[in-house]
Parts: sequence; structure tokens; C-alpha cells
Amino acid sequence: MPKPQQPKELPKAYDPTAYEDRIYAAWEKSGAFKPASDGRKRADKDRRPYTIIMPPPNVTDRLHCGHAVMLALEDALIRYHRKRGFDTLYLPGTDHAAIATASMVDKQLAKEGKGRHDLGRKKFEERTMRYALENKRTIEEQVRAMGTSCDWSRNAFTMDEPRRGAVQEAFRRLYKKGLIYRGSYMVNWCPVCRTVLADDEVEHQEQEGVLYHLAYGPFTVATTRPETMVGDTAVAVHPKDKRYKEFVGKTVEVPMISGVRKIKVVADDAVDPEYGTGAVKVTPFHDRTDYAIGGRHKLDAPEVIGEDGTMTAAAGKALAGLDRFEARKKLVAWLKRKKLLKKEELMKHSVGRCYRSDDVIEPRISDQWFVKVSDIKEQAIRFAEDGDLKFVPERFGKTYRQWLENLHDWCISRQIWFGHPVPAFVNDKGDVSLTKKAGYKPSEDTLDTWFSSALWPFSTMGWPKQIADFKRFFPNDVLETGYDIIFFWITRMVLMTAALDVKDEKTGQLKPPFHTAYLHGLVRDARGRKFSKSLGNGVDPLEMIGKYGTDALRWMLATSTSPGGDLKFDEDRLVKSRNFANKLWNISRFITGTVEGEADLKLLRAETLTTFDRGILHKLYRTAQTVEAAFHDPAAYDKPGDVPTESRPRQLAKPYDLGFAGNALYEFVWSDFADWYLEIAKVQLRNPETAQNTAIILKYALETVLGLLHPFVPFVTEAVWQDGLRKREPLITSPWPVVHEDLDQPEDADRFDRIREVIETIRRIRAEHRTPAKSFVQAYLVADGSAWLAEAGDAINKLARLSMLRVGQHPPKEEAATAVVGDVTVVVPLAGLTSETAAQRLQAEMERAKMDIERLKGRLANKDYVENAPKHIVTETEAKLREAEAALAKLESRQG
RNA sequence: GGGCUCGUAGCUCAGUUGGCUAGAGCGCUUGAUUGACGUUCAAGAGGUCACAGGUUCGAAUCCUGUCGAGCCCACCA
Repeated sequence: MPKPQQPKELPKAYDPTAYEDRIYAAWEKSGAFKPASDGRKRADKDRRPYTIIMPPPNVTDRLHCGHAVMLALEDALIRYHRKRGFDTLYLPGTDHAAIATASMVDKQLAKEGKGRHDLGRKKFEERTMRYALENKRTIEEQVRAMGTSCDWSRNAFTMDEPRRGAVQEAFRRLYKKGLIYRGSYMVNWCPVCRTVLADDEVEHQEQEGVLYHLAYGPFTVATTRPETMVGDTAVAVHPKDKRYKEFVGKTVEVPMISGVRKIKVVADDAVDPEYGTGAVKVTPFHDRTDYAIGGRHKLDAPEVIGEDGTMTAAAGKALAGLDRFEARKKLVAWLKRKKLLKKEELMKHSVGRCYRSDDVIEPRISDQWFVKVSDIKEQAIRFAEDGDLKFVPERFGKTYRQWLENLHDWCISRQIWFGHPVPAFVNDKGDVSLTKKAGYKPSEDTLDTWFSSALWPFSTMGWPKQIADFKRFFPNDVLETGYDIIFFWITRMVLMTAALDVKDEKTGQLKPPFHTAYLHGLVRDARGRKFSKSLGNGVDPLEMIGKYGTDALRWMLATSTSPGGDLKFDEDRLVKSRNFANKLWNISRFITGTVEGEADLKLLRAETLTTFDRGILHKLYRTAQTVEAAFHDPAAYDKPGDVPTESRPRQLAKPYDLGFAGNALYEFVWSDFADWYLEIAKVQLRNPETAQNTAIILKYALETVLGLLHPFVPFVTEAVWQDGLRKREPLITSPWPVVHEDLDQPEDADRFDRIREVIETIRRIRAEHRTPAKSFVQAYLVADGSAWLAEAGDAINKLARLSMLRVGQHPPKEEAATAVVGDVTVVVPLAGLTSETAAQRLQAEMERAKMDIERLKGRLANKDYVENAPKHIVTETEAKLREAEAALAKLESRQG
């Protein structure tokens, strides 16, 4: 670690730019990012592994805020587990994103007035790869800037050599198992990308369209796509439909733009006789339902719309060469002229669009490669049912399941020029060979980019070779990503693990590739809109880092959301986060500048510990418990010998609810520690009786808090740890602070809070009566057994600005404001107070007490309540009633 | 058509298995401050928990319905 040649005192405000790069470089150089088991120490090999693979960002572009959330959450999990003694592997990587990247280059070329065919396949591939690698480098810089503690020595790319090998091997194995097949089927075709797409790559949108009702021989049929009529080969009706019985099996004549055509009439169950006229035109080549009907009735299937979206020669002279939408216009005009158009009806219907180019998808018949999912999807569903695969939040388990249940075979071939080639050979007849043979040519198709992503949990570990990483780190632990790619990615990884039978080497069992899928939401702008290029509302995380620091960004992203919830990107919150880092910095500045010595609780002198000392330690203990509950997933370690920690945390936050943990930390650090204990400590440090203990506790609490916060805000905590506290071992690899249970003393925390309320009450009274802030006032406190109050006298004096405090003494009756805080009566005589206003105030307090008493009495008078409510609730009510009655009595005794 | 969220303070949201007088931050109002921090501190105002029923001793929380917002899936011409 770089030893600072800073002046003794830390600068007034925390300046992230002065630390971040330097600290990151030092971390990386020290080997902290690598798994401990990479080293030579025998003991490190016995640590339980904890693995997260980074969802590889697409090399299409720079990182956006969604990636930043992902990195903030994952790195927090990793840093926690690293400090907790796990053998952590956080494996970084990037995805070549075949179709997305290719379409970026397509767009570049379009600007130059060229198309990919002008370049040719080889040049296009080279150019795309160049583009990809450039972005890859940028992304890696950004991942570093986020403070991500991933192991760069294992950095992976879906198109590097090891991954290439894994992809080819996976394909071959699946083909041999019969899980990959090739055939001619109805697929989704994008005319702009000139490739087939998987079902989930098609985005369905409701949009306004026209339903054309056409005279069709003796029938009337309706269609939103009249241009397809030139590809029609049948009219279908329901078998039981009496209206059309006479036509079934016959041929009718239908006038077409290219002349009269003979069309078969078929009966098929797929037709709904209730809908429209009950007669449907059938275009087997260009419609899914019609394709099925065509198959059942052995219909011809002429291709009338080509791969580029223009009408083919088969469409007839009048339309050939026209784009499909132009053709539609022309055909509609013709229909009108011939009076064949009976009706035009506006209607909403769903249109499929390409998720990359946004062009309208054309269903068509095509030779493609498919993964057969019927068998493996059962296994994938079983993983979730058996509890081997959990979802956070749980509801996404349902989404996962439903999607799998409805899953059709997965089309994995693409006709784009960037990506993994299909490692197989095909002859003219469509026969397939995995090896080169006479008469067979290498397939020109590439693989769906999600095919390589689906292998990511094990292709990054060296699979198919059984090397050490694979044995040690697979299956992974948590897969953290956005819920929007459950279908694209999460399900595919599970399917591929099952399909390839990738077993856990340690147990020999087949398990999902990770035990938990932890999903975060979408990042939206401050007004709740999706980030989009067209709106121009995107936020560049790097810009925010420059403005507020990495810690501020990480803190904001990791703590202002609960799992699965969308997150609004609000710059005001970022300001707050930066302020929090600065607060922490200044707390440290005060402590390191004021206090010397060790943070060793064993050096405490128990006899002179104050309520505040014990109270703050208790609050610290609770905070640590909460944080651990959020990071520690008990279900994940329920395997023998896996838990390296001494205590299983109580359930104070739900696992993975880092937002909850963050709030607890924020509350403790700012409110309990800085606003109260630190102010009290200033008093205690001046008293030789308490100074020593206070110093120890300040140091201890600071060190502990730095540890607890480190997963969220790694830079500022490390900066303070090293430059403020002068620690030798860096915080990143220092053990997680263990807060022992003997600090769990709730009574002291309660008294702490009671004193706090007393001080707040005095402040309130001062403010009510417009007592100048500079002035000092007097106060009397009366309570049973008030030694603890008396002991706190100095602190109360300071924080409530008192010139005189009497504890336990009978206070004077006149011209004083009275309040009751629990069992403490607070009396503040004020110079400007008349006996009248004092009485008014007293009256109001009494009213409140009376109302409390009435309400509580009423509740206890209800037999059903007393009998049915749990006992502790009832005793609580009774205690409250007693307290309220005591309060009223005290107030009454104050009455003249 | 099927599924999933969500309606709580002016704004953004917490609110764990039903149980104190429903919380926080921002914003707003008032005030403070020469030693950790103005990237600060103190005090205050502000809510019929969307609406209507039901279950219960007790509902923001559970159930049903209504209204409103959003998301995902689906080959109906």
C-alpha cells in the first residue's frame, strides 16, 4: 500500500479523486482481488469458496447505470465474503453480443453509405471485432473505476479462445445427444438484420392497424396483411361450420392482382367459427398458424416475401421487388378499384418487432438449428421446485417457471456475420456432419449470442476441461443481474447446465449453476422514465463518479432500492451519498485527531463505563447484526463445514436486502454515533474518569464501522483506514469486524434513548418559548432511582445548554414548563415564562396523558382483547397504562 | 387472454410473522454556529395509509370487489 506523505491532519473534506485510482491500483497489485487459494498458503485452500461471475456487459457500448447497479451490488457481496474469510472469486468478463454488435457496425456502415455486403464477410467480421475490442477496453476501464474487486487475471470474453473451445464442444456434445437438430421450420425473420431470431428476441407491441375485409371468391376473409394474399394456397373453415360445408374439399376461384387463382378450401380446427366470418385465408410460408394448417393439409407454400423484406418473383409481376409495405398499399388500391375491399376496420393488434433493429418481424419458413428443450426444461423446473435454485425476490421464481413451461425449441442459428460459427457441415440434402466430409460444406450460420452466454458459469471456469477452477468454483454462488434478462440468460444457463450435464465435481451431483438468482430492477430517470437514447435522459456513471466520487455512486445505487425494485436515478440522492462519505471522513478526522491508543475493548475499565458507552456499543452490535443478516444468506451455507463464522446472525434484515442494511448503517453512523455519541464523547473526554474508556470506544466504533461500510463504500473506508488510522494491513483483506454478543445490552441503549428524549424535550421547550439559542437555562429532572440520570449530568448540560441541572430535587412550582418523558419529569423554569403559559402547557401535557390512559384502559376493559391477544402484548399495554398514570400523577402534583 | 407488481407526507420511498400515538430522506418554515463536518447542527409544520366491504379483540399489513398506474408473457385472422 502506498504510504502517504500527507500532513498529520486529514484535509477538511473528502476528495475522492485524491484516493480512488491510487487505492485501486494498490489493491490490484497486492493480489487482493484474486482468490486466496491462488496463493501458496495451505490454510487458504481450506476456505470455503464464494463465487460470483460478472454478467458480461455487451461490447456494443459503454457501461450504463444498470451495469453500475450490478457492479455495486456484486462487489459489495464479494467484499463482505472476502472479509468474512471466504475464498472469493469475482470473475469479470464481456460478451460479444453478436447481433447487437453487428447491428452497431451496420449502422456505422449505413452512415458511410455502405452495406455489409459491400465489405464482404471477412472484412465485416474484422471491422466488427475491432469495434468490439475497443468497447471492451473502455468497459474494463469503467469496471475498474467502479472500484470492482474482480480478478482480472481470469478476465474472460465470450469470443476468446477458451470460450470458443467451450462453445464448439457444447454444440458437438448436444448434437450427439440429439439435443440439437437442424430442420426447416417457421421462424422469426428480421429483414433488416437479415437473420432469424429466437422467440424471446421478438418484442410484441400493441399498435393501431387496419383489418381489411376482402371478397375472396364466395367467402369474405379478414386480414391485417393483404399483401400476403399472393402467397395464399387455401381458405380454411371450421370442420363443423355448416355455412361452408359445401365448399370443403373443393377449389374456389379467387381474383388476385396477378390473375385469378384456384384456392383449396380446407377444414381445420384451428379456425374459430365465431370469429369474423369464420373463414380464413391461408398463407403457409408467412404465417405461423397458416404454416401449421398447411402442414396438416399438405398445402403448397410459396415464398412471396424475400429475406430482405421485398416481394419475390413468386408474388407476381405487379408486386415483385416492392417492399412489403409498399406492396400492401398497391394491393389495397387494386382491391379498392376492383371493389373487392368490403370494409376497412381500425383495430389494435400486436406486432412483433426485432429487439435490435425494431423492424417488423416476418415469420417465414427457413432451415435452422434448434435446441430441443422438452426434456431439459423439466430438469430446470425441478431445480427451482427442489429449492436448489432460489430467486430473490421470490416472485421471479414464478416467472421463471412459467416461461419454461411454455418454452418451445430454441432456435440457435443466426445469419449474421459476427459470432461463433456453427461447428458443423451440411450437404445439399441438408444432412449434417460434425466432421469434414466429401460433399459437405461448413455451415455459414453463426450461433445465437445467448448460446455462448448460457455456458458462462462454467466456460469461465475452464470447462470442458476439469481444471482446478472448475472443480473449486463451480457451481457458483449468486448470480446477480437485472430481472429483464431472466429469460434470455438465467433460464438458458440453467438449461445448458442440465443439457450438458455439468456436474458439481465436489459432490458428483447435477445442480443448477448457482444457488441463488438475485435480481435487481431497472434504473429509471428521476421522473420514473426508462433510460433511452431517444429521450436522451441517460446518465453516464463515469460522469457521476467524476462529480461525486465512486463511493457516492455505489452507495446510492446499492442502498436506495430493495431487491427486484426499480430504482429512480436522482442526483439529489447522489449528493446525499457524497455527503455521507464526507460525514464518515469527518468523524474519522475528529477521532484520529483527538484520540490516541488502541481500539481494544479489553482495555476498558468496566466500573467507569457510562450509560452512553454501553448504549452505543449495543447499538453498534445491533447494526452489525443487521448488516450481516443482509449479506449472509443462511440457505447458501447450509452445507456441512461451510460456515467460517462464529455466530449466525439474527434475522434483522432479509438476505440480500442491502438497502435495509444501508439504512441501518446510515442511521447508526450519522444519528447515533455522530450526532449523539460523538457530542457526548467531547464531554466524557474532558473527565479523567471516563476519558480512557471513551477514547477506546471511539476508536473501536470507528474501526468497526469502517469494516461494516467497506463493502458499500470501499474507497473512503480504505482511505481512512490507512491514512487516518495508519493501519498496515489494508481494509479490503482485513477480517470482518466481529462484534461480540456481550455488547448486547438493550437496557443501556434504552436509557441512552431516554436521556436523548430528555435533552430533546428541553430543546423543544426552549424553542417553544423562543429562548435565544445562545442563552443557558436551568432544568430539574425527577425520576425514581435517578443515579443514571445524575451520572449523565455533564452531557445533558452540554447538549441542552443548561446553566444548572438538578436531578432528583423537588423543583420550584412557578413559571416553569413541565413535561414527562417516560418516568422522568422534566421541569424547565424560564425567565420569560408567565405562570399562565406555564399552566397552559401543563394542562396540555395532562390532556395528552389522560387521553393515553383512556385509550389504554378501554383496550384492557375489552375482555376479548385480554383473552385473545398474545400475553406479551397485553402486559405491554398494562405497563404502558401504569406509566401513563404515573405521568399524569406527576403532572398533577405540579399543579398549583 | 394469462401472469406479476404497485397506489402510505408536496416529492422519493421504508413499514419483516396483523399489535405502541404510521416512519425516513428530500423539499418547506424557524433558529444556530470561530475547531470533525455549511457536504454542518437544532426545532417545527405536514398523512382519512386509493376506495368499498369482509375476517379479527385489533388491519397500512390478511381476504373479496371497485378505481387508478406500471411491467411481463401469449401464433387468433
